[in-house]
Amino acid sequence: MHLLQPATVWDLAVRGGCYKPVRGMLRGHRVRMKANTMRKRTRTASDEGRGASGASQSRLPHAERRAQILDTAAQFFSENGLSGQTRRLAEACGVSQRLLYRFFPTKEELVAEVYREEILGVFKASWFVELQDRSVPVEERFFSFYQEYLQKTLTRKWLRLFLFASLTDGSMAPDYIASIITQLLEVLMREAAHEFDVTLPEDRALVLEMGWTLHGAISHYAIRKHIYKARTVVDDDRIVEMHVRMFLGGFVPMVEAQAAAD
Amino acid sequence: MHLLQPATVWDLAVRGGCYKPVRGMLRGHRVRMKANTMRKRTRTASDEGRGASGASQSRLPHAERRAQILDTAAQFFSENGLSGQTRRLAEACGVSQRLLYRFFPTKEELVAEVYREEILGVFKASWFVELQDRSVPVEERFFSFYQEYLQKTLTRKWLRLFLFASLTDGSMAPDYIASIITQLLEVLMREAAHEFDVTLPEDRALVLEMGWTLHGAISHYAIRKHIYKARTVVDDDRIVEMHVRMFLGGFVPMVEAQAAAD
DNA sequence: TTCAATTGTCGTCAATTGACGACTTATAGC
DNA sequence: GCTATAAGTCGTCAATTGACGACAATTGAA
Repeated sequence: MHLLQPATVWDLAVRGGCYKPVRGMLRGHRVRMKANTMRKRTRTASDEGRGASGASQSRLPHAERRAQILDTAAQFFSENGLSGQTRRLAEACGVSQRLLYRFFPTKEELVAEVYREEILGVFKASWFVELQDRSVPVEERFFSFYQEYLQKTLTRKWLRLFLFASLTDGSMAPDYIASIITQLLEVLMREAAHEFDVTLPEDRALVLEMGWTLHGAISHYAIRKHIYKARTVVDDDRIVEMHVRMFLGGFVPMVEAQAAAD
Repeated sequence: MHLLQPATVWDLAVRGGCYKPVRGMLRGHRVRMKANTMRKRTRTASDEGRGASGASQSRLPHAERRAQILDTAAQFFSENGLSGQTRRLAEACGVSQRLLYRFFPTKEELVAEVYREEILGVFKASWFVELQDRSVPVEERFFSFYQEYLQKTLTRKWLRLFLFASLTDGSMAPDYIASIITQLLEVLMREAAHEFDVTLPEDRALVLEMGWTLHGAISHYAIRKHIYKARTVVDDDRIVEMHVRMFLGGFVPMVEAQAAAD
């Protein structure tokens, strides 16, 4: 299903090359002949036939190849889960499986690197700046922040990777993310409270949970869209507007009710 | 890490039994002797040492064993993902791996059965009855429904199974679930609209999305709690109350804003 | 041109894993 | 007790899969 890969074509062409009988049960072996021309032709043909995703441009410098592998790996693990096979990943990259181990000592390390780049690398400091720009009404600030957040961060790739990582043992510390989101929610709540001129409860955890009312709802929308393949009929921007309005509309009663109960 | 399993003990005791040389490379083989007494002792010892989860009561009737396996499997796959190994599952069940295949033709079929029982089997018709009982205020109805829903349905086991299933290819039709939730949200919205005496927009998809504002936020809370292992400090019931109040507090403005934009 | 460093591949190993044939043992009905 | 039947186990196979040693092809600097 994964298109015709260079490796496949090559395999068909030069099947069974084997330099010498190795220990263990033998197999048929043939002398490897200079197949330079043949290989070149094969390579060219397969290059043309390669799929849209990250296929190789034969002989990349170290850094570039590494970047390409990481990029393809992000896509790959996002779709196939972190237990996706290195052979299939190599196929998707258009390189041999062995080559992966030139860049990463183990598969685990590769996955960890993908996690670092793709999951942790998306948070932007500018969010905090813009969200606190009080020359703009909160509603507008929230709109534009969540529209960007939904579009740029809560992507299929990011969400699936994040969920796969979260599900398969929490060894990948989500503390960093938790910390960022916590700060985000606090800014959110503070700005809303300022706009409506209400005092937030002392209980930080409680304030956070109020913030999650909005953030969680939008995150869940993304999950529905990308994980449960719910067809989303309504426009994303409109969804965001609705959630934000809902939040701001119920903000004062919510805060007062919680403050009273505290 | 998974306690001392019967199989392990047995293995240590009667290592290497082999009835006859089979095709393929041979191995050391020994005559199997009547190890009845020994085996019996081994079995007893291992029974005592078995873990808390579904260990076997040796020689269960078909239906019971099947039920026990399914129960253990639900727990097992929920923790280890649907790609968890049959050997480990058998261990957790306290039976041999081979026995699983007496009940299910393939692992896939076993997983499918778990899905049917554990994921699809939790939805209750009574929800719809109670949610539409207009002798009770909506707020109260919503409270008690979501408190039960969060406690009984959005459990760690259910959520993780559901996410694993959703992530690893959507071949497991979530249509049934989608249909139930859709009905649920429609009831929710209808009841709220009735209480506040407002008219809902024609656009069904839009109305659904409004309902998701509440349902998604609570679902996301459960995900945070069970998947991202966020320590939840605030009491579950209070969380539900907050979300419901938030929703009802912002309900009228939301509906009117959306109706106006329509 | 030459050649050493770099990029890339082949073929294989050992461990894992779903599946199953052949066999053993407990149990219920007589 | 005796036996048929169902419950349960062993050991193995074939396919996968992470990992790697050994070799080959390309490239660019001298």
